[in-house]
Amino acid sequence: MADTSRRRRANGEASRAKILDAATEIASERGYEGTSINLVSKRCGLPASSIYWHFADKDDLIAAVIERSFGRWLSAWSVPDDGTPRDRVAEMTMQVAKALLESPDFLRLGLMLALERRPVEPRAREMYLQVRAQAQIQLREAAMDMSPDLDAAALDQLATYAMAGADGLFIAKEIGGDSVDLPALFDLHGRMVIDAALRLAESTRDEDS
Amino acid sequence: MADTSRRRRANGEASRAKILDAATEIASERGYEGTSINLVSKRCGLPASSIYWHFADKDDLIAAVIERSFGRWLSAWSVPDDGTPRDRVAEMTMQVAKALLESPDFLRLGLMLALERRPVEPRAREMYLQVRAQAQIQLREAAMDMSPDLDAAALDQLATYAMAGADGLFIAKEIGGDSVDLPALFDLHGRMVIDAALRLAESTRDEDS
DNA sequence: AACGATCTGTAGTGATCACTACGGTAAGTC
DNA sequence: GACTTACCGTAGTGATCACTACAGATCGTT
Repeated sequence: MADTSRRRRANGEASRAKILDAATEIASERGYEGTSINLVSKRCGLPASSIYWHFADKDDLIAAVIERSFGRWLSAWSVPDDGTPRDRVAEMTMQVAKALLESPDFLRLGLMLALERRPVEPRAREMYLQVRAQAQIQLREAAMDMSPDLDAAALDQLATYAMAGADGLFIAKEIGGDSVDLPALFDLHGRMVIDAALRLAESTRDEDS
Repeated sequence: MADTSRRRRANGEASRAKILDAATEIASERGYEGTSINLVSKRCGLPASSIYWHFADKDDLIAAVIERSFGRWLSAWSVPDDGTPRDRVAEMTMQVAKALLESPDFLRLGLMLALERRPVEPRAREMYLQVRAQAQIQLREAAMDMSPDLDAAALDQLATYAMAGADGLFIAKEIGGDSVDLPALFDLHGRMVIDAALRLAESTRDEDS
C-alpha cells in the first residue's frame, strides 16, 4: 500500500516539486502579483492544467512556496543549548546568517508579501505572518532564558529589535550583494542585542529600587 | 509669462497631484505589479488618457511617486548640528522615526521595489536604489564625523548596520501596527549604533597596537 | 482485458492588462 | 474670429491574466 502509493505518485510528486521550484524562483523575483501561472508553466515545462491539478489556485501555490521555503530554512539551523549566553547568541546568529545566505527565498518572498497590504489578504501572506509571529515568540523565550529579570515590555522590545536587525541586515545583503559581509554584520548584531539586554535589565532594576 | 503659465497649468497640476495621490495609495498597498492604471484612474476620477498625458508610462508614474514621496519624507526631518554626538544621534533617530510614522509610503514602496529582482529593472526601482545609496553615503559621513579613527571597512559596516536597523524597525512597525513603539525602538537603536561605533573603534585600536 | 485513479495536453473562457487614436473643450494669443 | 496649447472623454487595440472543460495518456489493481 505504502509502496504503491509512492510509485503512483512518483511522477506527480516530481511534477509538484518542479512547479514549486519554478514558482519559488519567479515569486522571489517578482512578488505575488508578478508571478503569473503562464510564466510558472513555461519555466517548469508543465501546462497550466497540471499546476491547477496540484494546487487549488494561485494563492494556494504561493502559500505552498512559502511553506516549503520556510521548512528548508528552518532545517538549515538549530538553537544551541550549551555554552554561555554570549556563546549561544553568537552561535545562533551565525547559523541564522548562514541559513539566510543559503536559502534567502523564504525571507525575501515573505517580506515582499508582508509589506503589501492588499484589501483581501491572500493566504500566502497570512501564512508568512503566522510563521513570523511564531519566531517572535521563540525569540522572546530565548531572551527570557538569558535575562530572567526583564519585564514583559522589555522582552517584547528586545525580541522585536533582534528580529528587526535580522530583517534589515538581510535587506542590506539583498541590495548590496557581495559588498555586504552578512556574517560579520550578524555577529555585530548579536553582540548589540546582548548589550541591549543588559541595558534594559539595568533600567528595569533602576525603576525597582 | 510666469503668471499665464501658472494659470494655464493650474488645472493640470491639480490633476497630476490627484493622479500621484491615487497611485501612491495603491502602489504602497499592492506593489509595482499590483498597481494598474485602471485602478489609479478609478481612484483619482480621471481617465487613463489623462494619466498618459501626464506620465509617459506606468514605470514613469511609479518613479514619480517615489520621487515625490522621498521629497516629502526628506522635508520631514533635518540633521542636527550641535550637541554631543550622543545627543545628535538621539535627535536624528527621533526625527527619522517621526518621519517614518508620518509618511511611511516612501520606505514601504521603496523596500517593496528593492526586494524585487525582475529581469528588466524599472526606473522606479533604480530611483529608489539611488536615493538609498545617497543616504548610505551621508550616514557614513556622519559616522566619520563622530568617530574619526574608524577605518573604511568599519565605517561601511556601521552605516550599513544603522540603516538596516531603521529598515527592520520600520518593517516591524508595518507588520506589528500599534503594538510596536517605533520611537522607543529607534531610541534604543540609536544608542546601539553609538555602542557599536565605540566597539569598532576599540577593535581598530587593538589592531593598531 | 477491463477499470478507476492519477496526471498531462489542447484549447479555450471572460476579465483585465498597459497603452493609444482621436475628437472635443476651454483658455490664452494674435 | 482664427489659431495654438493644454487637457479630458470615448472607445477602443492586442496581449496577457487566472482559471477551466475535457479528452487522452499512463499506471497499478482486479
